[in-house]
Amino acid sequence: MQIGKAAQMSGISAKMIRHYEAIGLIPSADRRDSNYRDYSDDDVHQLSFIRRSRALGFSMDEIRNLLRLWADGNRSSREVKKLALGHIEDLDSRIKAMQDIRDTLAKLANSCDGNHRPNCPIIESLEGRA
Amino acid sequence: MQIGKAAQMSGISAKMIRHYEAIGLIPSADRRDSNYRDYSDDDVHQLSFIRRSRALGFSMDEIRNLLRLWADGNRSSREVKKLALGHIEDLDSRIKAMQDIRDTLAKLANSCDGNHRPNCPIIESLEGRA
DNA sequence: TCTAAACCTTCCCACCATGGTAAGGTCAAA
DNA sequence: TTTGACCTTACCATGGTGGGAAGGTTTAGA
Repeated sequence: MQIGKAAQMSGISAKMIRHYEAIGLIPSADRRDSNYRDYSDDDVHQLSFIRRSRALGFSMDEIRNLLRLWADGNRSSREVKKLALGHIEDLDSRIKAMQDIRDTLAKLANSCDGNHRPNCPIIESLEGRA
Repeated sequence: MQIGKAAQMSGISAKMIRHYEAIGLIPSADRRDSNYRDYSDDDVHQLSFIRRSRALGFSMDEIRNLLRLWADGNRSSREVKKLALGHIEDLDSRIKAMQDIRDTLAKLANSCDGNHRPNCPIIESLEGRA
């Protein structure tokens, strides 16, 4: 099938499919005489795997590893789990960082009257006066 | 003072100070005869304001507004608070999205034995088989 | 007074994942 | 044969930041 169909079936845009090929995340697609890329159901399956991995927030490097593990019949689930746990740790620290920011800001907003007067603890805090 | 000193005092790199000037976030700095940029304590104060705003996750556009409100003696704290609350909403939805991903992944990891065998619900889920 | 170091200037390139657009080739159906 | 839907490559943009090159300025010390 052509790239448009593969894009539609996998949920990855044609643009990104070409990009993934360019950066070596997936192998170069077969070509027809017309020079059009040609995809199999297996290719689409792989693209869908990538889409789901992205949806779970895995980085390109992590996805590279996941693809390798997926293809490796001798993989240990230990290795997969380790990768996932590492990603969870990463998520946790990012969530915590955002949560901290959120809470700081919420406290400031809470102490701001929000009326017609200019006095505002939010501005004061950004100013360094608070 | 020169840009290096202003960078050191404000915590914004010289690189970024020039960038902020280029995109119009801050006004063009004064220039000496040597064409070197010249900064005042007030300029540094403004840069610090930007640094603190960035630390709270505000976008460039939001910071543009914050700077305007900061400079506006006739601002209403209502407007500042509205901006902050909007940002908090944004943070909340991003936190929730990450949290959802995190929980999904944690469930998968939890059901993965993590041993020497290849069977792994994480891979299966990414594959679309689960 | 000369020189070297430390500063500054502008300009271009890179990241990452993604989208847009333009100029042109291919193919199938009407 | 024309039309329109598809494909190709190549370039540009995003946002926030850093790196580096090539060259000008200033300052401190020998």
